Amino acid sequence: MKSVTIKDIAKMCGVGVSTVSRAINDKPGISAETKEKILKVIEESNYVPNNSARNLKRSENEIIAVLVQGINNSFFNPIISEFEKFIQEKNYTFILQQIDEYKDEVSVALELEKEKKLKGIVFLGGMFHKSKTKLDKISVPFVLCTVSAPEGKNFRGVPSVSVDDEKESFKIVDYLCSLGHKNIAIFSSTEVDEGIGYHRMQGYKKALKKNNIAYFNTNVYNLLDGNERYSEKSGYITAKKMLKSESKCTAIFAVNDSVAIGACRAIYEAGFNVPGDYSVVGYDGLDISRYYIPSITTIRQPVEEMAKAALKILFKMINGEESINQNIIFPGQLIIGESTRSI
Amino acid sequence: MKSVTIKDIAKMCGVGVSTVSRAINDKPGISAETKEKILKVIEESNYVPNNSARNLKRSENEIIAVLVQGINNSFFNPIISEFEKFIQEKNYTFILQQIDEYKDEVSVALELEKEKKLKGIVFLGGMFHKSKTKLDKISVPFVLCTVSAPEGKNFRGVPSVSVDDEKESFKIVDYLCSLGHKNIAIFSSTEVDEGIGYHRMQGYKKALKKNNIAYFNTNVYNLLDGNERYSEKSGYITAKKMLKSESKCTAIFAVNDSVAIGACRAIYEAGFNVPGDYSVVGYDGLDISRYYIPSITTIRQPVEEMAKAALKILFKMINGEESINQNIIFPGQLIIGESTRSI
DNA sequence: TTTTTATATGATTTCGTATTCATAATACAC
DNA sequence: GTGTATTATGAATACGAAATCATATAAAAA
Repeated sequence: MKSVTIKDIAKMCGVGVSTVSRAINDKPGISAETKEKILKVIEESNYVPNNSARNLKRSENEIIAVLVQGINNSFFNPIISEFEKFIQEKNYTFILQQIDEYKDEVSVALELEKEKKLKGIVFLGGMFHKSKTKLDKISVPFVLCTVSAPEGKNFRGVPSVSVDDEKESFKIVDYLCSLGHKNIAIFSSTEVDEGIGYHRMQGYKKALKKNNIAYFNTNVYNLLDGNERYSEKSGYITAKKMLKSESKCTAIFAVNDSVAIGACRAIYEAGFNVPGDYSVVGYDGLDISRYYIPSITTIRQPVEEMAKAALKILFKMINGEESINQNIIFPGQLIIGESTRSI
Repeated sequence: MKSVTIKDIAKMCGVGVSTVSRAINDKPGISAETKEKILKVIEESNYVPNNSARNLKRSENEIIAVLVQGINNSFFNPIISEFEKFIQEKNYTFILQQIDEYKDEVSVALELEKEKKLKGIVFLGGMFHKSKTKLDKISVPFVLCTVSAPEGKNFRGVPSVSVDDEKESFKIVDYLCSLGHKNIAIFSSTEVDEGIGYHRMQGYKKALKKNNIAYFNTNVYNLLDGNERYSEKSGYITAKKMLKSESKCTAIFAVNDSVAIGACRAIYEAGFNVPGDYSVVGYDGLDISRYYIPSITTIRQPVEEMAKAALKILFKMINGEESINQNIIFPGQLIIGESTRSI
């Protein structure tokens, strides 16, 4: 069952292979009629050019890799979906790879880049706090999505698309304060330097400060480790821990909606009520946060737009069109749900 | 910035390219010391063999494609994640492609197969009801995951991994009956022949029959079309429709958990209570169904196991190890939550 | 020692396509 | 009508690795 090659087509048409090649690739130097004839024969013989041979000759693959930390995180769903559609549309091959949290993202990227001759890379999420390898070792275009480029020197000039986590966190915690909450717990990952956790914590601190509320270490609850970190389970367990302690908190800022929902469950099981006894806010603006009862007060991230923007930057870089170093900050939107109340 | 090739390595080692090739690919006909020396040089020069060239020579790619209908569906998350891990582990390239509902899945697969020289295909979800092209045109190994192979002749002998949707649906609807419900609405997709919708509907009908309950067309509610079909929104809108009608239903069998949760929201907004006024059951056993308040009575599908089983079958076929035509049926598990009560 | 066999190795060919180069055919300018 | 530019085309080569083939060397058998 050997497949038909360009040679076969050439023979069938009574022309040379280069002529066939010209027809396939819309190259000049071929008459309209010859081209038409060839294309017709190709159509009929259902010939498809061998990708490996093409790529070998062109010394590049039309592959864009998306490296993501935790496919399971449903926040990424619409983003990945958008990536897939867009990349497919541009006739690139879309490959998806998870990166374990403890791995050096950059070296994974480097290896992949060489092995697969990538055209571009999107980092989706990720923290880079453990990446010893510097991003500038990557020689193909890449962009960070949903990760604001930290100030560290490893990230200088790295194109990225994100919302301003610190600002948005500030916004939502400030909103809690405006409702009269003075004891606000934060459920996050507290490791220094970790992208999301760090920025959201900063926003939290700033909001407290602005509202003249003292910051207490004891109000900071660290989520589970590893893949479960941002899950309902993580929020559930962390809230249980909090409820068992003699915390005086009246509100919880959860690092994302899933964690918030998990927390709500723990509160419910402890015989309390949201927002009656505890106000709970999330982050991300997942679909579920709208339909959950009570609907979750959250920060909506414009995920589809962000995904599109990231790929636009990437394609521009691939085409060498414009200056790199674009850092697009999208505005988040405070969505006031039923999970918060004034006290 | 041209990359180092096998020739360069050969030159650096003072040997021929074939010797280098032998060293790389663990082929016989090379002395241990030469091999060691070469591998060392390769290590140092961080040479990576060009994939296209390899694949061209071997006339095959180490690619496994996963074709999925609706990446957005969070039911697929853990499955895709599992696929990715497993495929990566076996040193294959993992490519993911969405298939629009209105497209012929099989022709998409065929095109991809030829273009990319795939090693195998997994169909995740999907309905095939609009695929005119027959599955047996696909010449690489493939397997259906979470789709029970329908009886139609197009599917004869097609390996698949699934739960028995009809049986499990029967189970959960029968459970509703056992609680005393006699008017049970079903929220599903009613198009004839559509995989999931069809089987779950059959189970629903059988359960009614067993419990001597008449089947009424009016209790069947069709979900939204297209990508939103299995979403919370779909359940929400459908439930609104039902509540506006003078339906006497006391229970709802939603085609999946997301739809169930959407329905709960509509019930809540109408001033009713789950399970007080309506019992609601879902399907799939998503994480959220455990944490939702009330937790959702559902059928849990063992998704990780199913994913692993599907790939095992696929790899066996790829290695030509065993007889094909395996249809593995996993048992679902009825999880009784708080969203149902006896009346 | 001579012949046979096994082993290690390099030169060469091959995979299927794109591209470069050379050439034939045609159109255009003078 | 001769010379030049233009267009259409096929032959030959390159891409990088793997496999085939031929050969040199060493080891074993005669």
